[in-house]
Amino acid sequence: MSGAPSSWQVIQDQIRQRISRREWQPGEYIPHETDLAAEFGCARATMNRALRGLAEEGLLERRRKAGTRVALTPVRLARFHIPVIRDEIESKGASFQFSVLHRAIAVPPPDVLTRLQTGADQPQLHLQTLYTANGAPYVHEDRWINLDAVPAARDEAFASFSPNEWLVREAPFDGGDFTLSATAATAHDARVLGCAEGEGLFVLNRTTQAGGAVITSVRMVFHSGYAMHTAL
Amino acid sequence: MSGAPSSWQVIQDQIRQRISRREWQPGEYIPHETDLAAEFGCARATMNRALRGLAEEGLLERRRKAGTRVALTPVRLARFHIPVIRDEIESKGASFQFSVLHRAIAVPPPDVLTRLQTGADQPQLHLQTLYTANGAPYVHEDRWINLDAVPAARDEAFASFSPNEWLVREAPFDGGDFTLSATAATAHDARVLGCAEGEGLFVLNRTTQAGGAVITSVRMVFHSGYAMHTAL
DNA sequence: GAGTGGTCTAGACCACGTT
DNA sequence: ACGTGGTCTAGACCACTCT
Repeated sequence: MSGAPSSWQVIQDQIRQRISRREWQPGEYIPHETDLAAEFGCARATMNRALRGLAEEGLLERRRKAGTRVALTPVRLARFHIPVIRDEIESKGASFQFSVLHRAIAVPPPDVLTRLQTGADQPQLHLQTLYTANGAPYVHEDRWINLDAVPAARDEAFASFSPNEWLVREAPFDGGDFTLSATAATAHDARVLGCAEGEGLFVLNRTTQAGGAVITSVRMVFHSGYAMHTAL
Repeated sequence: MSGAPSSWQVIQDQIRQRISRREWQPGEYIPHETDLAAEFGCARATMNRALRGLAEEGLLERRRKAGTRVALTPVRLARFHIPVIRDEIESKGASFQFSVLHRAIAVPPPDVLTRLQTGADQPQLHLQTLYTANGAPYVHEDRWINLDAVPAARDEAFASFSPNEWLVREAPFDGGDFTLSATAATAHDARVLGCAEGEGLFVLNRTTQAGGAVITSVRMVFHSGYAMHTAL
Protein backbone atom coordinates (compact mmCIF):
# COMPACT_ATOMS: atom_id res chain seq x y z
CA MET A 1 0.00 0.00 0.00
CA SER A 2 2.44 2.62 1.12
CA GLY A 3 5.63 1.49 -0.54
CA ALA A 4 8.12 -1.20 0.26
CA PRO A 5 9.43 -0.95 3.79
CA SER A 6 13.01 0.20 3.83
CA SER A 7 15.74 -1.91 5.27
CA TRP A 8 15.99 -0.12 8.57
CA GLN A 9 12.24 -0.49 9.06
CA VAL A 10 12.40 -4.21 8.43
CA ILE A 11 15.23 -4.50 10.91
CA GLN A 12 13.36 -2.36 13.39
CA ASP A 13 10.35 -4.64 13.18
CA GLN A 14 12.50 -7.71 13.75
CA ILE A 15 13.97 -6.14 16.85
CA ARG A 16 10.54 -5.10 18.00
CA GLN A 17 9.38 -8.70 17.69
CA ARG A 18 12.29 -10.04 19.68
CA ILE A 19 11.30 -7.66 22.44
CA SER A 20 7.60 -8.35 22.43
CA ARG A 21 8.24 -12.10 22.19
CA ARG A 22 10.51 -11.83 25.19
CA GLU A 23 13.51 -13.21 23.35
CA TRP A 24 15.17 -10.25 24.98
CA GLN A 25 13.81 -9.76 28.49
CA PRO A 26 13.03 -6.37 29.98
CA GLY A 27 16.13 -4.97 31.62
CA GLU A 28 18.38 -7.26 29.63
CA TYR A 29 21.26 -5.93 27.60
CA ILE A 30 21.05 -6.63 23.92
CA PRO A 31 24.03 -7.06 21.57
CA HIS A 32 25.99 -4.03 20.53
CA GLU A 33 25.25 -2.10 17.39
CA THR A 34 28.30 -3.54 15.71
CA ASP A 35 27.30 -7.13 16.40
CA LEU A 36 23.70 -6.61 15.40
CA ALA A 37 24.80 -4.91 12.21
CA ALA A 38 26.93 -7.93 11.42
CA GLU A 39 24.09 -10.32 12.23
CA PHE A 40 21.63 -8.47 10.01
CA GLY A 41 24.23 -7.83 7.36
CA CYS A 42 23.87 -4.08 7.32
CA ALA A 43 25.99 -1.06 8.08
CA ARG A 44 26.20 0.13 11.65
CA ALA A 45 24.54 3.38 10.63
CA THR A 46 21.51 1.45 9.47
CA MET A 47 21.30 -0.52 12.68
CA ASN A 48 21.72 2.73 14.56
CA ARG A 49 18.77 4.21 12.75
CA ALA A 50 16.61 1.23 13.68
CA LEU A 51 17.63 1.17 17.33
CA ARG A 52 17.43 4.92 17.72
CA GLY A 53 13.81 4.83 16.66
CA LEU A 54 13.00 2.18 19.24
CA ALA A 55 14.79 4.17 21.91
CA GLU A 56 12.74 7.24 21.03
CA GLU A 57 9.59 5.18 21.42
CA GLY A 58 10.73 4.22 24.87
CA LEU A 59 11.18 0.54 24.11
CA LEU A 60 14.96 0.62 24.51
CA GLU A 61 17.29 2.52 26.78
CA ARG A 62 20.66 3.38 25.37
CA ARG A 63 23.70 4.75 27.13
CA ARG A 64 27.21 5.19 25.91
CA LYS A 65 29.67 2.77 27.33
CA ALA A 66 26.87 0.91 29.08
CA GLY A 67 25.07 -0.42 26.03
CA THR A 68 21.49 -0.93 25.01
CA ARG A 69 18.88 -2.61 27.17
CA VAL A 70 15.22 -3.37 26.88
CA ALA A 71 13.28 -0.83 28.89
CA LEU A 72 11.93 -2.12 32.19
CA THR A 73 8.82 -0.01 32.04
CA PRO A 74 7.67 0.40 28.46
CA VAL A 75 6.78 4.03 28.95
CA ARG A 76 4.86 4.55 25.82
CA LEU A 77 4.22 7.97 24.55
CA ALA A 78 1.15 8.78 22.58
CA ARG A 79 1.08 11.36 19.83
CA PHE A 80 -1.96 13.54 19.49
CA HIS A 81 -2.56 15.87 16.61
CA ILE A 82 -3.30 19.27 17.98
CA PRO A 83 -6.48 20.38 16.32
CA VAL A 84 -6.62 23.33 14.01
CA ILE A 85 -10.31 23.78 14.58
CA ARG A 86 -11.28 24.54 11.03
CA ASP A 87 -9.40 21.53 9.68
CA GLU A 88 -10.77 19.24 12.33
CA ILE A 89 -14.34 20.21 11.55
CA GLU A 90 -14.00 20.25 7.80
CA SER A 91 -12.20 16.91 7.76
CA LYS A 92 -15.39 15.45 9.19
CA GLY A 93 -17.31 16.81 6.26
CA ALA A 94 -19.03 19.48 8.33
CA SER A 95 -19.18 23.19 7.63
CA PHE A 96 -17.09 25.49 9.77
CA GLN A 97 -18.27 28.76 11.28
CA PHE A 98 -17.17 30.95 14.13
CA SER A 99 -18.44 33.99 15.93
CA VAL A 100 -16.66 36.31 18.31
CA LEU A 101 -18.99 36.57 21.30
CA HIS A 102 -16.88 38.94 23.34
CA ARG A 103 -14.05 41.32 22.59
CA ALA A 104 -12.44 43.64 25.10
CA ILE A 105 -9.16 45.07 26.20
CA ALA A 106 -8.68 44.58 29.90
CA VAL A 107 -6.28 43.46 32.56
CA PRO A 108 -6.36 39.65 32.71
CA PRO A 109 -7.21 37.75 35.89
CA PRO A 110 -4.26 36.59 38.00
CA ASP A 111 -3.99 33.08 36.56
CA VAL A 112 -3.81 34.43 33.02
CA LEU A 113 -1.31 37.08 34.09
CA THR A 114 0.93 34.31 35.26
CA ARG A 115 0.64 32.44 32.02
CA LEU A 116 1.10 35.50 29.85
CA GLN A 117 3.99 36.70 31.98
CA THR A 118 2.69 40.25 31.76
CA GLY A 119 2.19 42.92 34.40
CA ALA A 120 -0.93 43.60 36.44
CA ASP A 121 -1.11 47.07 34.90
CA GLN A 122 -0.95 45.94 31.28
CA PRO A 123 -4.30 45.50 29.56
CA GLN A 124 -4.42 42.71 27.01
CA LEU A 125 -6.88 41.56 24.38
CA HIS A 126 -9.61 39.27 25.58
CA LEU A 127 -11.66 37.22 23.11
CA GLN A 128 -14.41 34.71 23.51
CA THR A 129 -15.20 32.80 20.38
CA LEU A 130 -17.60 30.01 19.55
CA TYR A 131 -16.72 27.60 16.78
CA THR A 132 -19.52 25.59 15.24
CA ALA A 133 -19.76 22.57 12.97
CA ASN A 134 -22.84 22.53 10.74
CA GLY A 135 -24.20 25.16 13.06
CA ALA A 136 -23.82 23.04 16.17
CA PRO A 137 -21.55 24.35 18.92
CA TYR A 138 -18.20 22.62 18.69
CA VAL A 139 -15.86 24.41 21.04
CA HIS A 140 -15.87 27.59 23.09
CA GLU A 141 -12.61 29.43 23.25
CA ASP A 142 -11.61 31.90 25.93
CA ARG A 143 -8.45 33.59 24.76
CA TRP A 144 -6.08 36.31 25.93
CA ILE A 145 -3.60 37.76 23.48
CA ASN A 146 -0.43 39.49 24.63
CA LEU A 147 -0.60 42.87 22.91
CA ASP A 148 3.04 43.58 23.63
CA ALA A 149 4.02 40.53 21.63
CA VAL A 150 1.31 40.89 18.98
CA PRO A 151 0.40 44.60 18.74
CA ALA A 152 -1.38 44.08 15.43
CA ALA A 153 -4.13 42.21 17.25
CA ARG A 154 -5.37 45.46 18.79
CA ASP A 155 -6.93 46.60 15.53
CA GLU A 156 -7.96 43.24 14.16
CA ALA A 157 -11.69 42.58 13.89
CA PHE A 158 -11.36 38.81 13.44
CA ALA A 159 -14.05 38.92 10.78
CA SER A 160 -12.56 36.92 7.96
CA PHE A 161 -10.10 34.94 10.06
CA SER A 162 -10.89 33.38 13.37
CA PRO A 163 -8.56 34.29 16.25
CA ASN A 164 -7.11 30.82 15.90
CA GLU A 165 -6.30 31.16 12.22
CA TRP A 166 -5.26 34.79 12.44
CA LEU A 167 -2.66 34.02 15.05
CA VAL A 168 -1.30 31.09 13.10
CA ARG A 169 -0.82 33.42 10.16
CA GLU A 170 0.39 36.52 11.92
CA ALA A 171 2.27 35.25 14.92
CA PRO A 172 3.96 31.93 14.23
CA PHE A 173 4.87 30.22 17.44
CA ASP A 174 7.83 28.07 18.28
CA GLY A 175 6.91 26.70 21.67
CA GLY A 176 4.25 26.30 24.28
CA ASP A 177 2.43 23.76 26.37
CA PHE A 178 -0.85 21.93 26.70
CA THR A 179 -2.97 20.76 29.53
CA LEU A 180 -5.89 18.41 29.04
CA SER A 181 -8.51 18.18 31.75
CA ALA A 182 -12.21 17.92 32.41
CA THR A 183 -14.85 20.16 33.91
CA ALA A 184 -18.52 20.10 34.69
CA ALA A 185 -20.53 22.42 32.48
CA THR A 186 -21.39 25.64 34.25
CA ALA A 187 -24.62 27.44 33.47
CA HIS A 188 -22.67 29.64 31.10
CA ASP A 189 -20.97 26.66 29.39
CA ALA A 190 -24.32 24.97 29.01
CA ARG A 191 -25.90 28.03 27.43
CA VAL A 192 -23.05 28.64 25.00
CA LEU A 193 -22.45 25.04 24.03
CA GLY A 194 -26.06 24.02 24.08
CA CYS A 195 -25.68 21.19 26.54
CA ALA A 196 -27.12 20.39 29.93
CA GLU A 197 -25.65 22.06 32.96
CA GLY A 198 -23.37 19.68 34.81
CA GLU A 199 -22.30 17.59 31.86
CA GLY A 200 -18.67 16.51 31.73
CA LEU A 201 -16.77 18.59 29.21
CA PHE A 202 -13.31 18.15 27.77
CA VAL A 203 -10.97 21.09 28.30
CA LEU A 204 -7.73 22.04 26.59
CA ASN A 205 -5.56 24.79 28.02
CA ARG A 206 -2.84 26.01 25.76
CA THR A 207 -0.09 28.60 25.90
CA THR A 208 2.00 29.43 22.87
CA GLN A 209 5.24 31.33 22.67
CA ALA A 210 7.55 32.82 20.09
CA GLY A 211 11.14 33.56 20.86
CA GLY A 212 10.50 33.26 24.59
CA ALA A 213 7.62 35.73 24.69
CA VAL A 214 4.17 34.37 25.41
CA ILE A 215 1.83 35.18 22.57
CA THR A 216 -1.46 33.88 23.77
CA SER A 217 -3.14 31.81 26.42
CA VAL A 218 -6.33 30.02 25.60
CA ARG A 219 -8.81 27.73 27.28
CA MET A 220 -11.00 25.66 24.99
CA VAL A 221 -14.09 23.91 26.28
CA PHE A 222 -15.38 21.31 23.85
CA HIS A 223 -18.91 20.21 23.21
CA SER A 224 -20.31 17.32 25.18
CA GLY A 225 -19.15 14.00 23.82
CA TYR A 226 -15.93 15.31 22.35
CA ALA A 227 -12.92 13.02 22.57
CA MET A 228 -9.33 12.96 21.42
CA HIS A 229 -8.21 9.73 19.86
CA THR A 230 -4.92 8.24 18.82
CA ALA A 231 -3.43 4.92 17.82
CA LEU A 232 -0.33 3.64 19.46
CA MET B 1 23.70 21.29 30.90
CA SER B 2 22.83 18.51 28.54
CA GLY B 3 25.85 18.32 26.33
CA ALA B 4 26.93 20.32 23.34
CA PRO B 5 24.33 20.35 20.59
CA SER B 6 25.39 18.26 17.66
CA SER B 7 25.83 19.71 14.23
CA TRP B 8 22.51 18.54 12.84
CA GLN B 9 20.72 20.06 15.82
CA VAL B 10 22.40 23.39 15.30
CA ILE B 11 21.44 23.31 11.65
CA GLN B 12 17.91 22.29 12.52
CA ASP B 13 17.58 25.26 14.83
CA GLN B 14 18.80 27.64 12.15
CA ILE B 15 16.22 26.28 9.74
CA ARG B 16 13.57 26.52 12.41
CA GLN B 17 14.42 30.16 12.92
CA ARG B 18 14.20 30.94 9.23
CA ILE B 19 10.72 29.49 9.26
CA SER B 20 9.46 31.20 12.38
CA ARG B 21 10.99 34.50 11.25
CA ARG B 22 9.19 34.14 7.96
CA GLU B 23 12.40 34.24 5.92
CA TRP B 24 10.77 31.27 4.27
CA GLN B 25 7.03 31.83 3.94
CA PRO B 26 4.46 29.13 4.58
CA GLY B 27 3.85 27.21 1.39
CA GLU B 28 7.12 28.37 -0.10
CA TYR B 29 9.66 25.91 -1.46
CA ILE B 30 12.99 25.99 0.28
CA PRO B 31 16.32 25.11 -1.34
CA HIS B 32 17.15 21.50 -2.03
CA GLU B 33 19.05 19.34 0.40
CA THR B 34 22.13 19.52 -1.77
CA ASP B 35 22.15 23.30 -1.86
CA LEU B 36 21.45 23.68 1.83
CA ALA B 37 24.17 21.18 2.64
CA ALA B 38 26.58 23.26 0.57
CA GLU B 39 25.43 26.47 2.25
CA PHE B 40 25.88 25.04 5.73
CA GLY B 41 29.04 23.22 4.79
CA CYS B 42 27.85 19.79 5.82
CA ALA B 43 27.17 16.46 4.17
CA ARG B 44 23.80 15.93 2.59
CA ALA B 45 23.08 13.16 5.08
CA THR B 46 23.46 15.65 7.90
CA MET B 47 21.14 18.14 6.27
CA ASN B 48 18.72 15.31 5.63
CA ARG B 49 18.72 14.45 9.29
CA ALA B 50 17.91 18.02 10.22
CA LEU B 51 15.15 18.44 7.67
CA ARG B 52 13.65 15.03 8.33
CA GLY B 53 13.17 15.97 11.95
CA LEU B 54 11.36 19.16 11.03
CA ALA B 55 9.17 17.25 8.60
CA GLU B 56 8.23 14.79 11.34
CA GLU B 57 7.26 17.71 13.54
CA GLY B 58 4.95 18.91 10.81
CA LEU B 59 6.88 22.11 10.11
CA LEU B 60 7.98 21.02 6.64
CA GLU B 61 6.38 18.96 3.92
CA ARG B 62 8.69 16.92 1.78
CA ARG B 63 7.96 15.08 -1.43
CA ARG B 64 10.29 13.42 -3.86
CA LYS B 65 10.76 15.24 -7.06
CA ALA B 66 8.63 18.11 -5.79
CA GLY B 67 10.94 19.36 -3.09
CA THR B 68 10.57 20.69 0.43
CA ARG B 69 8.16 23.41 1.42
CA VAL B 70 7.18 25.14 4.62
CA ALA B 71 3.92 23.64 5.85
CA LEU B 72 0.87 25.83 5.32
CA THR B 73 -0.81 24.71 8.51
CA PRO B 74 1.73 23.93 11.18
CA VAL B 75 -0.09 20.83 12.38
CA ARG B 76 1.73 20.33 15.58
CA LEU B 77 1.59 17.06 17.35
CA ALA B 78 1.84 16.81 21.06
CA ARG B 79 3.48 13.91 22.81
CA PHE B 80 1.94 12.64 26.01
CA HIS B 81 3.53 10.12 28.27
CA ILE B 82 1.03 7.38 28.90
CA PRO B 83 0.89 6.97 32.62
CA VAL B 84 2.10 3.83 34.30
CA ILE B 85 0.05 4.51 37.37
CA ARG B 86 2.59 3.44 39.96
CA ASP B 87 5.35 5.49 38.35
CA GLU B 88 3.14 8.51 37.96
CA ILE B 89 2.15 8.46 41.60
CA GLU B 90 5.56 7.66 43.02
CA SER B 91 7.25 10.27 40.85
CA LYS B 92 5.18 12.82 42.74
CA GLY B 93 6.60 11.56 45.98
CA ALA B 94 3.36 9.91 47.04
CA SER B 95 2.85 6.34 48.15
CA PHE B 96 1.12 3.97 45.77
CA GLN B 97 -1.59 1.50 46.71
CA PHE B 98 -4.28 -0.37 44.86
CA SER B 99 -7.22 -2.54 45.72
CA VAL B 100 -9.29 -4.79 43.51
CA LEU B 101 -12.87 -3.84 44.25
CA HIS B 102 -14.53 -6.29 41.94
CA ARG B 103 -13.44 -9.47 40.21
CA ALA B 104 -15.67 -11.68 38.09
CA ILE B 105 -15.77 -13.78 34.97
CA ALA B 106 -18.66 -12.80 32.79
CA VAL B 107 -19.73 -11.93 29.29
CA PRO B 108 -18.82 -8.30 28.63
CA PRO B 109 -21.38 -5.70 27.58
CA PRO B 110 -21.71 -5.05 23.85
CA ASP B 111 -19.35 -2.09 23.60
CA VAL B 112 -16.59 -4.05 25.31
CA LEU B 113 -17.30 -7.08 23.12
CA THR B 114 -16.64 -4.90 20.12
CA ARG B 115 -13.40 -3.63 21.51
CA LEU B 116 -12.19 -7.04 22.64
CA GLN B 117 -13.26 -8.61 19.36
CA THR B 118 -14.61 -11.64 21.23
CA GLY B 119 -17.87 -13.54 20.94
CA ALA B 120 -21.07 -12.91 22.86
CA ASP B 121 -20.78 -16.40 24.36
CA GLN B 122 -17.24 -16.04 25.66
CA PRO B 123 -16.92 -14.94 29.27
CA GLN B 124 -13.94 -12.76 30.04
CA LEU B 125 -12.27 -11.44 33.15
CA HIS B 126 -13.74 -8.28 34.60
CA LEU B 127 -11.79 -6.22 37.13
CA GLN B 128 -12.49 -3.00 38.91
CA THR B 129 -9.52 -1.53 40.67
CA LEU B 130 -8.93 1.62 42.64
CA TYR B 131 -5.47 3.14 42.68
CA THR B 132 -4.63 5.55 45.45
CA ALA B 133 -1.87 8.06 46.13
CA ASN B 134 -1.11 8.58 49.82
CA GLY B 135 -4.42 6.89 50.46
CA ALA B 136 -6.39 9.35 48.35
CA PRO B 137 -8.29 7.97 45.35
CA TYR B 138 -6.30 8.58 42.21
CA VAL B 139 -7.94 6.65 39.44
CA HIS B 140 -10.65 4.06 39.12
CA GLU B 141 -10.04 1.40 36.50
CA ASP B 142 -12.72 -0.72 34.86
CA ARG B 143 -10.92 -3.44 32.94
CA TRP B 144 -11.80 -6.44 30.83
CA ILE B 145 -9.11 -8.97 30.02
CA ASN B 146 -9.37 -11.29 27.03
CA LEU B 147 -8.91 -14.75 28.57
CA ASP B 148 -8.31 -16.33 25.17
CA ALA B 149 -5.31 -14.10 24.67
CA VAL B 150 -4.15 -14.13 28.30
CA PRO B 151 -5.36 -17.39 29.87
CA ALA B 152 -3.01 -17.01 32.83
CA ALA B 153 -5.12 -14.12 34.08
CA ARG B 154 -7.89 -16.56 35.07
CA ASP B 155 -5.98 -17.77 38.09
CA GLU B 156 -4.24 -14.56 39.01
CA ALA B 157 -5.26 -12.92 42.27
CA PHE B 158 -3.66 -9.54 41.52
CA ALA B 159 -2.44 -9.36 45.07
CA SER B 160 1.20 -8.41 44.68
CA PHE B 161 0.90 -6.88 41.25
CA SER B 162 -1.86 -4.59 40.15
CA PRO B 163 -3.73 -5.58 36.99
CA ASN B 164 -1.87 -2.80 35.28
CA GLU B 165 1.57 -4.00 36.28
CA TRP B 166 0.76 -7.68 35.92
CA LEU B 167 -0.29 -7.21 32.33
CA VAL B 168 2.78 -5.21 31.49
CA ARG B 169 4.89 -8.09 32.80
CA GLU B 170 2.91 -11.02 31.50
CA ALA B 171 1.38 -9.82 28.29
CA PRO B 172 3.61 -7.33 26.50
CA PHE B 173 1.65 -5.39 23.95
CA ASP B 174 2.69 -4.06 20.60
CA GLY B 175 -0.25 -1.92 19.63
CA GLY B 176 -3.46 -0.30 20.72
CA ASP B 177 -5.25 3.00 20.91
CA PHE B 178 -6.29 5.71 23.31
CA THR B 179 -9.27 7.94 23.68
CA LEU B 180 -9.32 10.90 26.04
CA SER B 181 -12.64 12.36 27.08
CA ALA B 182 -14.59 13.79 29.98
CA THR B 183 -17.57 12.70 32.02
CA ALA B 184 -19.68 13.95 34.87
CA ALA B 185 -19.20 11.95 38.04
CA THR B 186 -22.01 9.49 38.58
CA ALA B 187 -23.10 8.57 42.08
CA HIS B 188 -20.87 5.51 41.80
CA ASP B 189 -17.89 7.52 40.56
CA ALA B 190 -18.39 10.00 43.36
CA ARG B 191 -18.47 7.29 46.00
CA VAL B 192 -15.41 5.45 44.71
CA LEU B 193 -13.30 8.50 43.96
CA GLY B 194 -14.45 10.50 46.93
CA CYS B 195 -15.66 13.50 44.98
CA ALA B 196 -18.96 15.29 44.59
CA GLU B 197 -21.52 13.85 42.24
CA GLY B 198 -21.55 15.77 38.98
CA GLU B 199 -17.95 16.88 38.99
CA GLY B 200 -16.11 16.83 35.69
CA LEU B 201 -13.76 13.87 35.51
CA PHE B 202 -11.03 13.04 33.06
CA VAL B 203 -11.44 9.69 31.29
CA LEU B 204 -8.92 7.58 29.41
CA ASN B 205 -10.12 4.62 27.35
CA ARG B 206 -7.43 2.29 26.20
CA THR B 207 -7.24 -0.90 24.19
CA THR B 208 -4.01 -2.84 23.88
CA GLN B 209 -3.11 -5.61 21.48
CA ALA B 210 -0.38 -8.12 20.90
CA GLY B 211 0.15 -9.72 17.54
CA GLY B 212 -3.25 -8.57 16.36
CA ALA B 213 -5.19 -10.06 19.30
CA VAL B 214 -6.80 -7.65 21.73
CA ILE B 215 -5.44 -8.26 25.20
CA THR B 216 -7.41 -5.86 27.32
CA SER B 217 -9.79 -2.97 27.22
CA VAL B 218 -9.81 -0.52 30.06
CA ARG B 219 -11.58 2.65 31.08
CA MET B 220 -9.85 4.79 33.63
CA VAL B 221 -11.68 7.58 35.44
CA PHE B 222 -9.31 9.94 37.20
CA HIS B 223 -9.82 11.88 40.39
CA SER B 224 -11.26 15.32 40.21
CA GLY B 225 -8.68 17.89 39.20
CA TYR B 226 -6.51 15.46 37.27
CA ALA B 227 -4.86 16.81 34.13
CA MET B 228 -2.43 15.64 31.52
CA HIS B 229 0.28 18.08 30.64
CA THR B 230 2.90 18.37 27.95
CA ALA B 231 5.30 20.86 26.42
CA LEU B 232 5.51 21.43 22.72
C1' DG C 1 41.17 4.49 30.45
C1' DA C 2 38.43 2.06 27.49
C1' DG C 3 34.17 0.75 25.36
C1' DT C 4 29.85 2.00 23.50
C1' DG C 5 26.65 4.76 21.24
C1' DG C 6 26.36 9.52 18.67
C1' DT C 7 27.53 11.79 14.81
C1' DC C 8 29.62 12.98 10.49
C1' DT C 9 31.32 12.31 5.65
C1' DA C 10 31.57 11.25 0.63
C1' DG C 11 29.70 8.67 -2.46
C1' DA C 12 26.28 5.67 -4.41
C1' DC C 13 21.91 3.74 -5.81
C1' DC C 14 16.94 3.70 -5.49
C1' DA C 15 11.89 5.10 -5.23
C1' DC C 16 8.65 8.09 -6.09
C1' DG C 17 6.08 11.58 -8.31
C1' DT C 18 5.87 15.33 -11.62
C1' DT C 19 7.12 23.11 -8.48
C1' DA D 1 12.48 10.90 -18.23
C1' DC D 2 14.31 13.13 -14.94
C1' DG D 3 14.89 15.47 -10.52
C1' DT D 4 14.47 15.22 -5.59
C1' DG D 5 14.27 13.15 -1.38
C1' DG D 6 15.06 8.35 0.96
C1' DT D 7 18.22 5.16 2.10
C1' DC D 8 22.49 2.65 2.48
C1' DT D 9 27.56 1.94 3.04
C1' DA D 10 32.34 2.01 4.91
C1' DG D 11 35.05 4.39 7.50
C1' DA D 12 36.23 7.82 10.85
C1' DC D 13 36.26 10.61 14.96
C1' DC D 14 34.05 12.10 19.11
C1' DA D 15 31.42 12.27 23.64
C1' DC D 16 29.95 10.24 27.37
C1' DT D 17 29.94 7.18 31.13
C1' DC D 18 31.33 3.38 33.80
C1' DT D 19 26.19 -3.41 33.32
